[in-house]
Amino acid sequence: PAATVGPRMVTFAEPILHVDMDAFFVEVERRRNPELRGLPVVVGGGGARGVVASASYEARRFGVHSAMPMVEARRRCVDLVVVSANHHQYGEVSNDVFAVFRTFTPLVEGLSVDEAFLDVGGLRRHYATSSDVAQAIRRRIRAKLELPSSVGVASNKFLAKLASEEAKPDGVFLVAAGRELDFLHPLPVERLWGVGAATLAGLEAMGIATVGELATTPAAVVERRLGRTLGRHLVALAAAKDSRPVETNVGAKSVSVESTFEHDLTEYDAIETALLRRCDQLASRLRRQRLTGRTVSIKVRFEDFSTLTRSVTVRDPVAHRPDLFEASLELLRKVDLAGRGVRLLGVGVSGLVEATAPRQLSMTNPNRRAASVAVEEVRGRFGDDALLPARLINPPRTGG
DNA sequence: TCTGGGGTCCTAGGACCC
DNA sequence: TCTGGGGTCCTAGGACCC
Repeated sequence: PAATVGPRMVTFAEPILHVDMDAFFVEVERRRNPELRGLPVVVGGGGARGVVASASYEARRFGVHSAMPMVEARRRCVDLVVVSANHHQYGEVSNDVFAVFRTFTPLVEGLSVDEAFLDVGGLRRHYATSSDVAQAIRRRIRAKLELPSSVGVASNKFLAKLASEEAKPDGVFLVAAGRELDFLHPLPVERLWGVGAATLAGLEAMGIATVGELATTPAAVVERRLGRTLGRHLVALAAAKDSRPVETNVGAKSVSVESTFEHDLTEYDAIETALLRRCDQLASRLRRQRLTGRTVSIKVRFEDFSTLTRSVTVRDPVAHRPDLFEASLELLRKVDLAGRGVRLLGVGVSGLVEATAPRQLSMTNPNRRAASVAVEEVRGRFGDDALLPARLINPPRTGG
C-alpha cells in the first residue's frame, strides 16, 4: 500500500510492473561463455527425449521455441547450439536479479525464476512515471548482472504481464490508464493468462476468438461452458478488471523430483531402484530447505504418455529417504504396472512443515532414525554423494 | 513435432463429524 | 425414522504456467 496524502493516493496511474528476463537461461550461459553471443543457442535436455527450456532470439527465428522436443529443434535449425541446463546456477543468478528488484521496492511477487510483479506505486516522488522506474530497473539489471530484461507497465497485474510480452526483447511497453481496452480487445483469447489448450477449445466452440469477443459474451454463457470460477475470472479479465494485489511470496507448497528415462523401464526391480534414487534426491532437497511434509505422492507415466498419481498422508511429517521410500514404495505397489513400459517416475511431498522440532522426524525404529539423521548430517557437510544406499552405487546405465 | 521438470490452483467425490 | 446440511480432510485427476 502506497503512502497517502490527503484524499488521493500518491501513486502512478500504472503502478504495476511485470519484469521478465529475456531468454534467461541462454543469457546466463552467454555471460559465462561470450562465444555463444549471436548464435542460435538453446538450453535444454540433450538426450533423445529432451526439450528446449530456453531459446535465444537467433534460434527463435528458425521457429525454435521452449517446450519443443530437441529433435525437432535440431531439425529446424541445423546449426543449433545446445547447452545442457545448469539449474543450480540459474537459481543463484535469479537471487541476484530479485535482489536488484528489492532495491526499488519490497513489494515483489516472484512468478518463476525469471519474472516478477513489482508494485512501484510508492516511488511516485522519485520518478516522473512508472515507465521511468521500469527503465531504471532494466538499466540496473544490465549494469550489475549483464542481463537483458523487458518490462510491462500497467494499472494491474494481468495487463502488465501481457505488456511485457509486447516489450520483448529488451524493452518497455506501457498500457496507459484509460486505454486498456484498446490494447486488450484485439488480442487473441489465448493470450489471456490462464487460457491454455483446453480452455481455448471451449472458447472456440463458442465462436470466441478475440478478447473483445469474450468481453461482449454474456458471463452466464461463458460460465456454463467453462465453469463458474474460470468463466467469471476470464470475463473480468476481458473487461481489463484485475484487482489482485502484488503479494510477496510465501513458502513453497510442495517439493518434488521426477525424471524421464532414456528408455522405458519394464523390469520391476529397476523401477523400484529408480524410485529409491528419486527418494534420495528428494530427501536431500528437503534437508537443504529444512522442510518436512505430511503427504507423499508418486507419479508414473507410461509409454503411451498416460499418467497417474498416488498419494498418502501420514500423521507425522517425513523428510528422510527411508520414510519417503517406505511410503512411496507402498504407493507403487498399488499401481498395476501390467508389463507396461514406464517412461517417467516421480516422487514428491506436500503439506509442508518447517523442520524444526526433532519429534517431527517420525520413524518407528529409533535406530534407523538415528542412522538417517547421521546420514543427512554427513551429506550436509560433505555433499549428497558422500553416502549412498548400496543399491544406488554403480547403478546400471539405464538412464534414471 | 512426440512430447522435461518444477510448480500452482481447481474440481469432485467420499469419509467423517457435528 | 431411510434421511439434512455444512465443514474439513483426503485422494485423484487435470489445466495451466515457465
